[in-house]
Formats: sequence, structure tokens, C-alpha cells
Amino acid sequence: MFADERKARIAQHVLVHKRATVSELAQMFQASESTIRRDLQELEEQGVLHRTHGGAVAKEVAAFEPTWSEKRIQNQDAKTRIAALALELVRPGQVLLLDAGTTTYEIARQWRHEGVTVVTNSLDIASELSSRRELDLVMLGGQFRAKTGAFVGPFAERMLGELHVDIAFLGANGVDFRGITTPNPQEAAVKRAMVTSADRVVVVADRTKLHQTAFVRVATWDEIDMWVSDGPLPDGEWRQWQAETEVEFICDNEHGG
Amino acid sequence: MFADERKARIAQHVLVHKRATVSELAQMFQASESTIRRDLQELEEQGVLHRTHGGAVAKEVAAFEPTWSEKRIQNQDAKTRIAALALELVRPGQVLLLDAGTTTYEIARQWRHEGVTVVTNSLDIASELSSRRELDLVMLGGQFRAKTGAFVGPFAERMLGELHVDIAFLGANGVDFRGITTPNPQEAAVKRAMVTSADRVVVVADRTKLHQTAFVRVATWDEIDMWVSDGPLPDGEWRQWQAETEVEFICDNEHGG
DNA sequence: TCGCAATCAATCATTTTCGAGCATATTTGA
DNA sequence: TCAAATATGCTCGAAAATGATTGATTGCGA
Repeated sequence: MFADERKARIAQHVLVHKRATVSELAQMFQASESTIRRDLQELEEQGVLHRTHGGAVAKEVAAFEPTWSEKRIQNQDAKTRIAALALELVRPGQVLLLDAGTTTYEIARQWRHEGVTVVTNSLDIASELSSRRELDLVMLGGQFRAKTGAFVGPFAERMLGELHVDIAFLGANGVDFRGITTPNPQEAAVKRAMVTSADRVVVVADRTKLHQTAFVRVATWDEIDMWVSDGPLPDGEWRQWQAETEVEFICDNEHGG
Repeated sequence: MFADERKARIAQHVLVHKRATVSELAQMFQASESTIRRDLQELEEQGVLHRTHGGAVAKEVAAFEPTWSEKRIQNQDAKTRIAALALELVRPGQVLLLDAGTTTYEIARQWRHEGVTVVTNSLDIASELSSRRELDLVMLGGQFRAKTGAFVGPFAERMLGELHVDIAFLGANGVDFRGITTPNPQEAAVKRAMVTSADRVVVVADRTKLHQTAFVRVATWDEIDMWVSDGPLPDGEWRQWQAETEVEFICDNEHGG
């Protein structure tokens, strides 16, 4: 039996029976479990089926979850590392600002520092930090945006105008060689107010955001002090980056310096 | 059965039956309660369902269905009935204000009105209402008080000063013949600002609060329009109440009128 | 407010499964 | 035929899943 033939029949079997174990398939096709695993891996990459611990199931079986959480999980590793790096910037006694976003949420989840004040406009981040007795939490009021879980609008912006923070951690949907962008104008306005209120502006975004440009520009690089990311940029990008900006770039191995 | 299959079926079961207990699910899927708990935790993180003490409920059920846990009903009967009564005051298009407190939280839990705007300074209420697509949510910013989960301080008060709401629902730690009181000065200040911003002020408090006087006075009866409670006052109290105030008293049987 | 019972989170040990690396076998193309 | 590429099988340490245990929480009634 040819490899491709076997893969096709595995796919068909899983589609028909909705599930199959590795050992079952190994016996069925007289192949080793290693081979079956490799086949399943390939089929999963093709989006044909869904692997599980012990075998595989048809895609529809596992399809109860909303798509956004899957995406969140895919990038979770990068966000986790970015958050860990960002947290190293924090010093006792500082006032920090956490933008609404999945990466900044990860910062909140990993929060360990005591004796600091955290300002946020994110409901999820506030919930996450509300149980930490050792920090002061300040909420930016405003209208709720269900899509991102953020509070936005003039109240949030005006409140930011009366605050001053040491570091603002900003997420971004798009990062390009001019600055950072985000899809929603209201959120962009709040983010801009955050930039204005902060001594240091730190962008937290993984590398996949590079070269993506969303609808509204939030800030240009001359307003930003640092970009924390999950790994080094490709050499070409890196040289261009160094040439065009003076922003510090931090990632979790040597290259970014 | 694979883990992912089990999780999918748990999710489906909860969606169909609206609620399920951990032991029930453990028996159903021949797994330990530890495993079920882990599954529920994961499903909750994915936003598929709500965990509760003892099991889980479908998300939309946790929102307004008060019967998801028989035990809980009996115990929180007072708050539940007060909340149900308070909700009958709400009309479409209104702007409502929900104070931070356990009774007002119960109002949020039972919320079923569409096309209204809800303003709150409570993190828990905001979290509870954040999943309701059909209403506008406005948060009052400020400093977080861990003890009550409320945001307080000058920002919240100033923001209230710029808002106008149709009805303010206020909780109270103490209700006496002069008005309502609460232990914390900062929260009292916010509550006073709420009173000022509202067309109608409705106090939600069970009868056990009567004759209790906490540290700081929030409002006197001439500033309050209505008291929603869980049952009639004893006859003596009732006569004194009628004699001394002009506030409407509402409870869930005839007596209070 | 207190205590009791139920439930939970955190942790550990065990079992199963996986993945990376390596060696072997098979195919391909010159 | 030989060499390179590909496919396969095997091994072993790592990771995942599970169930049991334990101390902490929570809900609830007195």
C-alpha cells in the first residue's frame, strides 16, 4: 500500500466513523504507530481531521468551541513569553497602564509584583487583577465594547488625561514601519490618550503582527519607547528596523538586544 | 473515549439540559470528578458554559434563570425576590444605575430587559452584564475596593456628575427611620453622587437591614423614592414607617402596597 | 456568626501517548 | 549500480491525561 493511499483511507475512515485510535489504525493498515501518527499529523495540518491524545476525531466532533479561542490558544505561547518579558520592566512603586488586549491580559495573568498601581480599561484584566490584594487597581470608565471587553469613549480619555503613569503597555493589531494600528477608532482614541499619559510606552505584540496595518493609526514610533516581542526579526527586517526607528526591541533570546 | 470527545459531549449536554452536576457527569462519562472538573474549567475558559459550585450551567441560563440551583434559590430567596421586583420597574429605553452590592448583583444576574443602558461601578455586575449583547454597559471608573468589588473615588463621582439616569438602584447596609447608611465613606460618597444623578432612587434591601445603622449616612428618605424589600414589615414598624416617610414600599405580597 | 458538610483547587504518582532522533529499508534518478 | 531522497520502524525521554489525596473554600443551616 502506498503512503498516500493509506492516508486517504485513514481520512475516510475517520470521517465515516467520527473517531479512530492510533493503535486501531496501525493494526488496520499494518503499519507502525509512528507511521500512523505521522499520517495523522499531516492530515491535521491539511485540516482534514482533529488529532486527540490517543487518536483522532472528525473535525465536527470537536467543533463546539468558538473560533476565537482556538486562535487565542495558537498564539498563547508567544503571548506568554512576551508577557514574561514585559513584566521584567516593572519596578515597585510604579504606576502601570494595561491596554485591553489578549497579550496585555496575559501580562495581568502572570502578574507577580506587589506595591504597584495598575490602571486598565479592560474588564477581563480588572477581573483578573481584582483578586490580587497586594496591588492597587484603577479602572478607566466608559462605554463597554463587547468585542474586545474594553471600556472606551470620552470618559476613559478624559480620565486618562488626568492621570500620569510610568509605563503604558499597549497591544496592537498591526505593526508596521510607521507605528502601530488598530481596527476600531474608539479604541484607538483611548490608546492615543494612553500614549500621552505615559512616561514610557511599551508595545507588546508578537511578530505575526509585523507588516499588518489595521484601520486606525494609534501611534508612530517616535512616541514609542520599546517593542516587546516573542522572538527576533528576520535579518532583513531587523536591519530596516534599526535604520528607521530608535525604538528598543526586546525578545526572549539574544538577537533583539 | 478521547478527552476532546468527552469535553464536546459535556458541552453539548450542558447546552441541552441547561445544567449538570459534577458527580452526574462523572458517572455519565465514566470519569473521575477530577477529570470532569478539569473539563469544565477548560470549557468555561473557552466561554462555552458557566461553572457553578457543584457543576455547570449553560451560559444563557446562568444569565437570568434563577432556578439553576435549587439550593441556592432557597437561601438567597430574599435577594432573589427583591431583584425580581426591582426589575419590574425597568422600561425599555431607560438608563439604569446599579450600585455595587449583593442585592444589586442579583438584579444584574436576573437581567432580561433589552434596549436599556446600565451604568455601574461594580466589577462583578459589569462582568455579569458583559455577555448580554442586548444592552449598553457603562462603567464608572475609579479606585478598586477589593472588599466590595466596587470602584470608588473622585473619578467615579465626577463621572456620575456628568451623567443622568432614570432609576438608581442602591443597596444599603443599614436602613433606619432617617434614611440609609453604609460602612465606608468612599462608597458612601459615590452612592450620594448616584442619588444626585438619578430621577428616581430605589433602595433594594431586605428587612434584616431595618434598624441597623452603619457608619456613614448615604441619603435621607426625602431623597429616596422607593424601598423594595422581601416582605412586609411588622405592623408596628409599618405604621411608624407610613407616619414618618413618604417613600413607596414594595414587597412581594399585598401588605406592603 | 458559627460549625458542618459538600465542593473545589492544587498536587502527586501512574499510566498512556507523543515526538525527536536515529537506523534501516525502499524508491528514485542519474 | 550507486547515491540521494523518502518512507518506515524503533527507542527513549517528554508530555499529556487521569485518578487519588489533601488542605482550603464555599454554601448552608442553626
